[in-house]
Amino acid sequence: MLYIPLLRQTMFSKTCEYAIRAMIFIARKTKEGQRAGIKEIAKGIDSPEHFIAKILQELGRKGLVQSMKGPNGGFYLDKTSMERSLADVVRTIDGDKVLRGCGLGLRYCSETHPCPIHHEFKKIRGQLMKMLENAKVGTFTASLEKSKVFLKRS
Amino acid sequence: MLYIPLLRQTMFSKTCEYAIRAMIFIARKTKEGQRAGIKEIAKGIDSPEHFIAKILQELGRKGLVQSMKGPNGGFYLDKTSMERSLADVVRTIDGDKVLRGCGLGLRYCSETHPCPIHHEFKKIRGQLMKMLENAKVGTFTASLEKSKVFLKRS
DNA sequence: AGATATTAAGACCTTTTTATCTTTTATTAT
DNA sequence: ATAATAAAAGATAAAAAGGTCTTAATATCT
Repeated sequence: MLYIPLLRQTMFSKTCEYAIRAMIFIARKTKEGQRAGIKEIAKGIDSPEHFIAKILQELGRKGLVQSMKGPNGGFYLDKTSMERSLADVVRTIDGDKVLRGCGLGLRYCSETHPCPIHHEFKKIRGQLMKMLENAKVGTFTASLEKSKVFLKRS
Repeated sequence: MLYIPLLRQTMFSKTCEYAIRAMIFIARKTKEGQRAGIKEIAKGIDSPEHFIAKILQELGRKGLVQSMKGPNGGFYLDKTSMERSLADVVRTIDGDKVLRGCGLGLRYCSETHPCPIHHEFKKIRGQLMKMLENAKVGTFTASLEKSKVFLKRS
């Protein structure tokens, strides 16, 4: 008698949540002049090691993160990557449905053919998008150092 | 080489999208003095018949929708149900993570122990919640009749 | 009153997608 | 050469989405 999604619907997929956390973690390390190894990242953001590895591979292919193999290798961000926004990360992993899609999942919902909540929902999406566009991964490093802001569960 | 969720992350689960659409559809029918059968609902909102049936069972158990068996039976909304908000529907199906949870999925994120995007994200969630609280299922019937507003794909 | 047709409720099964783990291969510094 | 590290392939697990079939309730028609 299990009918209903059982309660893990979040704004972003778990994959995407890990991706954002990892990007911020790597940004911090990069600013400290270090590269971040996968094990370190996994511990630092409380994620399964092999899962975040796979996610980072994808982010690497898409050019959002840089890496080097071998001893003292690891992940880091170049100048361009440091300027990426969280919106870029979200779009890379989850696509743009959260940022652009109809709230009721209707494919042909539009200005001229709106679903019942179209106009109200559009405002929210817009604000979410704006917030994510303005949030550059490189800008979270300061707060990580000087405040209580955190990336893991405890 | 399939690494990434690709491309069905939406604000609400599909189950939840169907639930909202169905509630609005049934509200309209009720206002017209009719009950809505499952087949009719499925066609009216473009959903798999047996899937929406299951969702409606759950909504019925939780008291968000009323039903009658037998000839001329079907689903309808009593006065209380007509006043339910979309937030009620979302919480019933998807839980309250979208409305209350941390944007990065961190369980212990809070005011005093905030994640990097906590404060910004909180604003968005608040606006989403407010919008959904204000949207009563009974209030969409007018627009369904007099405008181009729709509930199915085409 | 009893049979029958209609409709929702419920149990259970299958497929697809997301999340996670295991193992092997390719790079690169020392 | 070797040790450390990411890249890659692929298997497994869990959850969401969708489907089949049976049971229970109820109106209507004998």
